[in-house]
Amino acid sequence: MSERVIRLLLADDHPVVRAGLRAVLEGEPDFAIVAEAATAERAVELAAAGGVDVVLMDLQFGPGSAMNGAQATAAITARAGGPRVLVVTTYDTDADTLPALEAGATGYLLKDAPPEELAQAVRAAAAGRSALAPSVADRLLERMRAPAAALSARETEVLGLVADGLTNQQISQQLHLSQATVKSHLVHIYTKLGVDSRTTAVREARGRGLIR
Amino acid sequence: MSERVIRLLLADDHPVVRAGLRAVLEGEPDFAIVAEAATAERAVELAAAGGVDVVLMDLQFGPGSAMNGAQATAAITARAGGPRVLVVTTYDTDADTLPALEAGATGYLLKDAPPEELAQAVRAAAAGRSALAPSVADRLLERMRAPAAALSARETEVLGLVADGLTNQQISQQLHLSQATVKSHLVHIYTKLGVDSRTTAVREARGRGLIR
DNA sequence: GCGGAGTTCAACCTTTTGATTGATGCCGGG
DNA sequence: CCCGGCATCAATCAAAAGGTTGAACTCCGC
Repeated sequence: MSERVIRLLLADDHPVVRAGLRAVLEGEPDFAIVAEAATAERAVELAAAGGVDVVLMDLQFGPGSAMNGAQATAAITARAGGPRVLVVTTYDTDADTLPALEAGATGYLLKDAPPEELAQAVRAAAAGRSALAPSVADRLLERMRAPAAALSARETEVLGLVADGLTNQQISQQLHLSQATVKSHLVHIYTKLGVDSRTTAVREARGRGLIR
Repeated sequence: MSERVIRLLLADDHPVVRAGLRAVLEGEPDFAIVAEAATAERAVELAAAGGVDVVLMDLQFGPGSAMNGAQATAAITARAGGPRVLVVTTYDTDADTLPALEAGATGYLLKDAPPEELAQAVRAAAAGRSALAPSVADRLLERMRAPAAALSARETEVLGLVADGLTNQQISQQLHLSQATVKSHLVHIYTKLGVDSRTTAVREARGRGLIR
């Protein structure tokens, strides 16, 4: 396994970042960058075409593409025998990391990682091992300890609108509900999160990555 | 002027981005990258030391440094004869661009800009000409047309806390004011923004980039 | 088919908000 | 020097929003 060259696909909408990853990684003798993609869709195409061992995937792809990095990751890992996906992004919040990991990403790194760490992570991913940034690993473990008070879909929806600053009435209109129902959802949210007001609920949910 | 090599300083906390900028720019024969800075403070130091014509400045510098890119830009452009500052960032909101431009940045580019555009912008900056990304230029012109209902410093402060979901009472405590004063500020904010509730005020201000 | 979780709603009460009116002191430009 | 904008506060009041309690109904798993 280790005598083979690791073939890489760079997926990022920023030319500068692609060039940076290329510059940092092509110095490694056992790496070969075989393709680049500026959109998530293109990344999925190229990954499906084969000939790639590890995809370095950004999460944000600008307003140009309808698909985000997490969706692309899911599409790539869905088919068996496909490449591993290593997420490399700027953002370090639960709301970003969790969907990506659930989508099947083998690793999750931050763009401020030193080049050496990046190379190590790529080798780990190629070998099927996980590679998580320390901060991500920390929060993942923390999450295992806490029961992860999951909100229902409806509750998350309501809380998302609360986070946007909407009033109960505005929420009720947007969701075609009565205010009573919205309030009821909020009560359940409060008890689940262990808070007692909308603002603290939003804070708490943001902290836990339940909303973005 | 044009026979001279343009000496560049790269200021960005991400090693990958620095490598990317270096890869993209050092291909140009009239560019020479003479230094890199991983923090805003270091960028100010290096710029003050001289020998630099253009600084490529990021705005976000991670939790490590107390100074942000806009502050560093102000510090660099404050001294006469210093280098030009060209802001190169991911973020494209008024709340980011305006402080940077006010701080004396010669140009403002987005990281998704094609390499060629980047090189052009560096040459423009070296010659003292401005270089703005199209989207930034658009919004700048739009701002000139609109009366630009500027909020006072205090009003912006209050509105920021409103945006965080605080009640008038909490705001009054945090700012050591009476609730009456907070309400008074809010009334002024509403009339200036042409709205009549806190949530719409937050929306409007977000849209205009008055708060982030 | 019982029980629990999720979704929906009503009635009730408290807190917050926004409108209004009015007042004081400070500062800077005409 | 006076005026206007800014920041500060007071008092009052009606309307809106928020939070609590209680209660149906559905769906799903055991």
